[in-house]
Amino acid sequence: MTADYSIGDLPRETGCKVQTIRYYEEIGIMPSPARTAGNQRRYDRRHGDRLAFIRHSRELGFPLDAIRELLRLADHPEQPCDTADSIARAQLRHVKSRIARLQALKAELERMIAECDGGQIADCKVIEVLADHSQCLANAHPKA
Amino acid sequence: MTADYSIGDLPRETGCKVQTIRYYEEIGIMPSPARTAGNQRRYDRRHGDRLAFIRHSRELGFPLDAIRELLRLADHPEQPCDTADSIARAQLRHVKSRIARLQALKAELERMIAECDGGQIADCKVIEVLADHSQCLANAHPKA
DNA sequence: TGTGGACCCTACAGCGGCTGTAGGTTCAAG
DNA sequence: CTTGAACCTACAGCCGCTGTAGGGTCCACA
Repeated sequence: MTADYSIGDLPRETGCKVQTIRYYEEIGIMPSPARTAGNQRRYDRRHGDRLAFIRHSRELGFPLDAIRELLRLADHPEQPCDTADSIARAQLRHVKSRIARLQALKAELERMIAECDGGQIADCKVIEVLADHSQCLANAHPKA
Repeated sequence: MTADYSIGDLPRETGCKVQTIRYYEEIGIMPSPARTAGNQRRYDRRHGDRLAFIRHSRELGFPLDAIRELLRLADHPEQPCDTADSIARAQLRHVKSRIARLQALKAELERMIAECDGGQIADCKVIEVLADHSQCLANAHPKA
């Protein structure tokens, strides 16, 4: 049925490593495929599709638990898509908050670097600011 | 000399956990402090300063290896600050590239969510886009 | 049909940066 | 002197892989 891929054939489409595929099987987000008489894995096209789904989701930053849920949903096309939607929205919120935090860090780093005029460590703003948080913009980089 | 803090006193200033301080000592970025007769750690003010430096650097996203180097530099104030500068610049480049990547992800997630009109999974754009990378903007989220 | 080498197998350790747990000891207030 | 909070070490676990060791299998070509 369909084709017959070895584990080494799948990465050629999706760019992920062989060990990663075995890892995905181990944690149960890729199904255990058929085996040859010599115990080697043999996949078909649907395995490739599933792996592509997983890799794409990872590229968008979804954690494996969320992907597990998204795959479960993808397997039940007749159900409502609220859950898929809310997983994606949660991921979007997460991405937005990371961007906000990184932009604060960027501002602080730029200020630090701009104020350093390249003399000795003793006068170096980079070291000085790191040593003294109170020189930072208020709440520029909250602990969280 | 100076004061005499227990390990539990340090976190009150810096907000980091007791185990984390012990971990920093284990990996050699915090010095081994004196011990009481009963083998408990006793710190002085300089330990607190050093921990604050480390925590602040972590908040700015510096990896521990970079912090190790920054601390070494901070201990030699007569030397030129080129290295400190270039570590900070490298960190800035790193932060910028993470921002760029996250902004691409954000755009893709927003598009995905906007196109989903809340029906069945079968028609759900979130699931569909995840299953088919070619529906993404070109190079929207490169593998790296 | 034999053989060589590319591929595959399992099991487990390691990455970064902590965090949590178990099981025991010490300190200091009352 | 007693209590209980804080301390100690040692080690496992988190995420998402990646790498290594020490084997076994597959298949194209001679």
